[in-house]
Amino acid sequence: MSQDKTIHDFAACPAPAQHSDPELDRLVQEIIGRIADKWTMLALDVLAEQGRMRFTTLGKHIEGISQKMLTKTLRQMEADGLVVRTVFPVVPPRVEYELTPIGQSLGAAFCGVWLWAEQHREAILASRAAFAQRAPET
Amino acid sequence: MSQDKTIHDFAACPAPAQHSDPELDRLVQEIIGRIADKWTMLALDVLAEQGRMRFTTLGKHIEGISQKMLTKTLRQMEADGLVVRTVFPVVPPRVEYELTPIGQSLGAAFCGVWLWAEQHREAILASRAAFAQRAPET
DNA sequence: CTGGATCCTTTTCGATACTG
DNA sequence: CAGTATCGAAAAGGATCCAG
Repeated sequence: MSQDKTIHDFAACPAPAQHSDPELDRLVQEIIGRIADKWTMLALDVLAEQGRMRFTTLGKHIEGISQKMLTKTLRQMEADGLVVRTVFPVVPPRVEYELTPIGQSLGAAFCGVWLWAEQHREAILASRAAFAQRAPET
Repeated sequence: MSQDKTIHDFAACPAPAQHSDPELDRLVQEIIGRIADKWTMLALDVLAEQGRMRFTTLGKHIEGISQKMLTKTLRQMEADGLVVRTVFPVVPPRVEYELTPIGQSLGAAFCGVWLWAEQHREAILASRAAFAQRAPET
């Protein structure tokens, strides 16, 4: 692995000063609450790597997702402008999904969190084990 | 606004090639699923900005959180090694919470997503409005 | 003050059956 | 193939009471 460099190479957030508008805060949190969804991130990941893909194929690439959740997730992503939905008016319906530029930029932004999870997974597991050791008393 | 530069200045993720271990993938996703929680991120945000803080004070800084969720969230963050919990053996119990280095690095990693949400919030709102316009038929 | 335990409501999600 | 509609199980979450 050639990722010795940490992920906070880019200093940009250390400016929490302008947190003056509570309503804007709520909006940002609402947005994050939506995109931070399990299925949304997996769909984002698959589409970012595989590119345009049709409904069923996409579902096969997301382990464990139900048809209902796939539909719901894609609808939400489409509404938020993360993906574009293309319907081909052919006999057996053919619908393809593809990331928009905004969707791609989100994938890039989430990259930092993804790397963080990979880099600290061992520490997290160790922490959980240690925590379970000194808390198992009921 | 002087944030003309996009957030994917750092190219690091475009290397999804080593996605060979499905079990590691599941673990990473499970970790992200936990930290991507609404309350976890808000607590992370408050602790990152305000530093060490005690239970009740922390709760007042997180709008709308219940005591139950605050306790649960902090327990989980503690188990994952994101915060340290310090108990002062005094008459009225005094418990303080503080981010660990790992917790701080997570805050830095999530920064990218936060910036993304702020930068694209208008586009997202516009997209939602447009979507609501062409889908309102029941 | 901190937080565990309980009850109850809301939401989420999977399975299934059915259309164009 | 690509959904929609519906039902029931399960989980999340809030309110409240109580204890150290």
